[in-house]
Order: sequence, then C-alpha cells, then structure tokens
Amino acid sequence: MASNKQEAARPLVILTGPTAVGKTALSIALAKAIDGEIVSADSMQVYRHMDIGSAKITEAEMAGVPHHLIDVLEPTEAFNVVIFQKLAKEAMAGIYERRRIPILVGGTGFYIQAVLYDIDFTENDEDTSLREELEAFAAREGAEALYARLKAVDPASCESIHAHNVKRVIRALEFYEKTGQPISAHNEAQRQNASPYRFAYFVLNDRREEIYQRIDLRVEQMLAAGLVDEVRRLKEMGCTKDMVSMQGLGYKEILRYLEGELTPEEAVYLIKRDTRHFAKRQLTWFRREKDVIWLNKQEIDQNGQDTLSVMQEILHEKAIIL
RNA sequence: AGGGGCAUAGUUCAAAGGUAGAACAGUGGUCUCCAAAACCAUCGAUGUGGGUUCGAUUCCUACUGCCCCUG
Repeated sequence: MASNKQEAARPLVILTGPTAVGKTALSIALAKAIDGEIVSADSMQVYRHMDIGSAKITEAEMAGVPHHLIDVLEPTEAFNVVIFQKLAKEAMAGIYERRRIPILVGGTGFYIQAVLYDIDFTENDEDTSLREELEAFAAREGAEALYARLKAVDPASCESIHAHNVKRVIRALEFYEKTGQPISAHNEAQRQNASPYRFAYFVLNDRREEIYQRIDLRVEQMLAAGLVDEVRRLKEMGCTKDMVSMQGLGYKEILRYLEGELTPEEAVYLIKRDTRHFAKRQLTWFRREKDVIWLNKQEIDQNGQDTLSVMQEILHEKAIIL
C-alpha cells in the first residue's frame, strides 16, 4: 500500500540555497535537462517593476524555459505564504497536466515548506481586524502585556514563543481566538505531515566567505544597474515602506535613503549586511529541514564533478526521472 | 630629525591599582499567514620588554607602530 502511494505521488524537484549562490543559472540547465518548468519560490520576484533589487531572471536568461510566479503581482499588493501556496499549487497542477516536472526554485524556505508538506493554513479567514487590534495593543501596552494575554489562554504556546517576538505572539493569539485551539497543537500536528510528493530537495551551497563576497559584488552590480532609479519609480507609483514589497532587501534601505533617513554609504552598508544576515538565516533553515540534499560547490569541484550531473544522478536514483 | 598625542575584541568606543563593559561585525539557533520578516543565544581584547607594587591592563620607563605639529 505504501508503495502504491509512493508510485502515485507526483514528482517535485526543489532547488534552493542562500541568496547569490547561483541558483538561477543552475535551474535553467536543470529544467532543460529534465524537461521541467520552473515555479519561483521567491517572495520578491513575484512583483512586477522590481527587477534589479530582486535579482530577477530576465526573459533572455530563461532561454525558453517556462517560469511561473514571476511578475504576477503589483508591488502595492500583499503577498504571503498562503497566497504563495495557492498560486504555486495552481501552477504545478498545470505543469502536471502537461506531463512535465515542476522545479521549485528560490530562497524562501518557508514557502518551499508550505508547498512541499502541503501545510494547512485554511483554518483562518481573510479578516485581519483582530490582528490589527492586537498590533495596536502591543504598541500601546508593550510586548510583555501582550504575552501575558497569550499566557492566560494558551500557556503551552508560550513555551515555544519568546515574549519579545510580537509577530508570533499575535499570530498565536489570533489562532486561539479564531479556532479555540492552541497554535502549538496545530503546529505539532502539521509537523507530522508527510510530503505528498516524490521529491528531491537540493540545497546549493558554497563556502560562507565565498557567498558573502558574491553578495557584496552583487549589491554593487545592482547599484550600477540602477537600483536607486528603480526604487524611485516604485516610490512615485505609491509604494510605501509598510508594504510587503518594500520590505525587500535593497528596497527598504534605498527607500530610506530617498526619504533622507540614510546617506548613500549607510544604505549600501545596510543592504550588504542585511543580505549577509539573510543568507545565514537561510542556511540555518535548510540545515533544519528534513531530507535535504546538500550540493556543496567546493566538494563537487574538488571531486571534478559537475553539479548538474550530480543532480541528475540523484534524480534517477530516487526515480523522479527515468 | 625635534616636540606632542594615541595604543583595549575584527571595527568604533567605554572603564578601572584587585572579575575589563557596550554597539556593530562574526558564529549558532527559533520559525507552520508580514519569512528578503520577526525573534533568541553566543565567541572574542588591554602592542612588546623592563620597573614600582601584595597585586599593573591602569603608575613609571624603553622599544615598536600609528596620528598631528615644527623643520
């Protein structure tokens, strides 16, 4: 029975890794090699008019490989895991109909997890009024007071959420108010989810120092390519710092510069620093993920191997491709 | 060359004759609806050699290095 299920499961290839490690170029080669289509798992490339700062792949670089979830939203629109999951599943359904293999490519680990384990987010409606009310309460009364409210109704969740982490305390309170259940129990249940896919989860990695150097270089290239003008145009379009799109690395800092809050030097320093921090957090996430296959550039090079060939071999072994 | 100043963590800056603090960086971690977000934890330093002292990183001294001024 288990094997039947296994055979029925649909194939899914994931290619991720820290920012600036070289996912995009590899993804095209992979897609061509296995006749796949790419589904972007990137929280910023979904937005139109945000090309430079999001290091968005160009039409030319796509080289004819179909891409999904790129340029599908306006920067003024909201975006989050739930929307991502929905759009990704829709795109994947189409890809399976075409009898091709979806390749999830991008650096947002949480988004990948949401699709890979088909996490259930449905217990909530669209109404965000409670959340806003709680945010106001936290701003007025402080994080500790908010935490006390959670402790009163859901002490179990308090054990895994730090009092200072206002965002998550709010979410836990919201979840409890809407479902009457502690979020800790829900999370625990969701954690048991087995993936409905026959998947290979590749994480491309390199020496830390190498990644950091590439980040610095890439930020310089973005600046030279006109990042400031890009952000200026977004600002003129009505984008403000509270929007999800403007929380993107490179966007929030340049916006502050345009607002006179930062000098150019400060803005550049912060973009580089925060991007390094981001890459580090991505790596922490992937280390914790189960069933990941690390592709260490250093090792692969030392062994005289080729990354694409290594991946194909694994895909054969796992019977994801024949 | 002469005069003066400064040497404390990777960096910027504190403090003190008796355990040397911070910020940032770095490192590790949490994460199941803002995730390119939010949050937690942690490593790490008194330039070198003498002297005074129970005890010096602090006071004295030589050296070395850097900075400023004069020539």
